[in-house]
Amino acid sequence: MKERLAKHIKDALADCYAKGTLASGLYPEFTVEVPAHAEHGDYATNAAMLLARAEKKAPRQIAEILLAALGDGGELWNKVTVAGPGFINFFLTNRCWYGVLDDIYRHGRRYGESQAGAGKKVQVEFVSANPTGPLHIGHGRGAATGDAVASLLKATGYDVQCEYYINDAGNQMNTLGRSLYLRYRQLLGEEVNFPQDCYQGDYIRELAQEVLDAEGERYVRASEEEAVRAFAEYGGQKILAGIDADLQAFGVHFDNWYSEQGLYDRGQVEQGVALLQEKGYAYEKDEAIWFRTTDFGDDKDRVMVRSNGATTYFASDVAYHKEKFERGFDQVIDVWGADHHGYIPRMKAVVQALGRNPDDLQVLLVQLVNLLRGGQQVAMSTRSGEFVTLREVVDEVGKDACRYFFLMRRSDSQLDFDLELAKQQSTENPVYYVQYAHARVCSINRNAETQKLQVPAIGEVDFDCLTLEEELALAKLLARYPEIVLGAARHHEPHRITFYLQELAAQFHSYYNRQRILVDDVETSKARLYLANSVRIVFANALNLLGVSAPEQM
RNA sequence: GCGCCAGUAGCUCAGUUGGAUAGAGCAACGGCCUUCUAAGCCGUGGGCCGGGGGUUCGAAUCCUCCCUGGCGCGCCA
Repeated sequence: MKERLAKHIKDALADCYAKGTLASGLYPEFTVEVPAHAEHGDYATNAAMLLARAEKKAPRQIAEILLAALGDGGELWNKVTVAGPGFINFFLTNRCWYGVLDDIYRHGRRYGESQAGAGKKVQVEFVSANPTGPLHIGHGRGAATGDAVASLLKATGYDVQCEYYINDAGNQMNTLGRSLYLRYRQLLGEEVNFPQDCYQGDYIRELAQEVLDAEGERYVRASEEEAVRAFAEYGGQKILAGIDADLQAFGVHFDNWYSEQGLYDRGQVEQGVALLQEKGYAYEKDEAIWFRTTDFGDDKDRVMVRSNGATTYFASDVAYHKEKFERGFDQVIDVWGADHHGYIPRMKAVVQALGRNPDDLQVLLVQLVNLLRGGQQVAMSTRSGEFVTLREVVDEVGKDACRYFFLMRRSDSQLDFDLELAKQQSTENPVYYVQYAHARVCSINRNAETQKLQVPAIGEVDFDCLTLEEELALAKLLARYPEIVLGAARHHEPHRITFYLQELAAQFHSYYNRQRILVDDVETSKARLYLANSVRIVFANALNLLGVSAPEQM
């Protein structure tokens, strides 16, 4: 809709320049927006105001000239006005709005999709939790966000791959092995000091018990080094399998699981360091190898290879991101916990050193989740083992409520997640509010069927039966859905979808309570049924983007 | 000390990459079920958009300086 109007405005500008009524010849980046107030029309453009300076005319005067060139609008609009400081307001015809309902039926579950990102390959990497413990609630928010952003990008035509980066190299795996090994010895009755820097959670003991059951006491006789390695491998695999299972229960699927260790095994970490040295971005100091990230605006240079010869996590991240772009992605999106924000400048430096635009890497920061129970904070700490796992929360409140709650706020603002509220089946709980609206339409359909009334097909509806203001308002809101999806995709902001859903549900509930869909007049019933089911389709599509189900009955 | 993010109604938050009279949910109060699901609807209040200055036709939005809060500043991952 916006694009159709924008084209008309451009044509009008061209017309004015051809006729000489306007002189600048400029085509400014004007906007076409939905005004905040209905009396300002359905859409408004600021084109005239942007030309004021170049034309040396008052904005309103320019608007009048444009207005004359815009013509009568045909079926698209029936009124155009100049208002305020120089806005041009368009009032679209009812016919045009109800035509949107036909669009919705034509595209069905694909209504809202577009081709804005066609031909672009994007990777979304998210969760990527170390395989040293189960996913906790913070990972859940990252999972819901990454998954929804991927869905949004797919819906707007991008070729999207979802990836999980497994940090299966480095110290933390050694710590995992050591933690398991020590617990194992404790289980065998040995007095063993269990250090603070080992993983404290109960799952460590459970895994150690598993090994004991399966393999008996053989690791007592093995060397500590060998045992720790074996435990690390076993534990890492088991924990990763658990993570995968938790994600599946949460409805999150990855196209690819990428191992950090693999980068080492193939020599790619060394190659990455060598490449930066060749390009002159790396240097040696104090027997360590540094990447001069300050060349690209970072605060200080960063170590890639330590003086003891060990590589840092950063070195493998250099290799990893180098490899990502080699796989042909035009854009790479990393979803991180917000506490890693200090890491962004050095990763942007990597991207630039690789000769790419820094914007080819987008880092999406996901803030902490504040877990509450009836308003009381629930304490969490990985170290002490007192954390709430994603699995526990999903089991308690359900996948739908959990995902919806995670996506209700911008990802970079902190989120209060109240378990009691998420479980409540009431007006306070926004998930049920939206799902209930969808279920209501389904219920109406079931009732219609008992009256031998089918949801009409395209062309079987007399839109003149839709005479109410609120019916028109619903059609207008449905018309905005594709633009909402596009905006949410472009900005990587799934919360825009939840806000839209909230608004659509409110309007629909209100309509439902004031008016009956199924009335005595068959033609009116059919038209209203058609409208209600357009709403249903948009609910289903939008919920699907968020990974939340659209139940037919509640 | 330096850097990043935030500060909008009593609370939790939106505000479409500068637009017109700043919105929603919750909480509070008052109403609505013999009719398609009351997990719903209708109505009522509620604001120095942290503060000062600047940029311009126009600022919650951009710049700058303060105030407050969160986070980050390892040859850890």
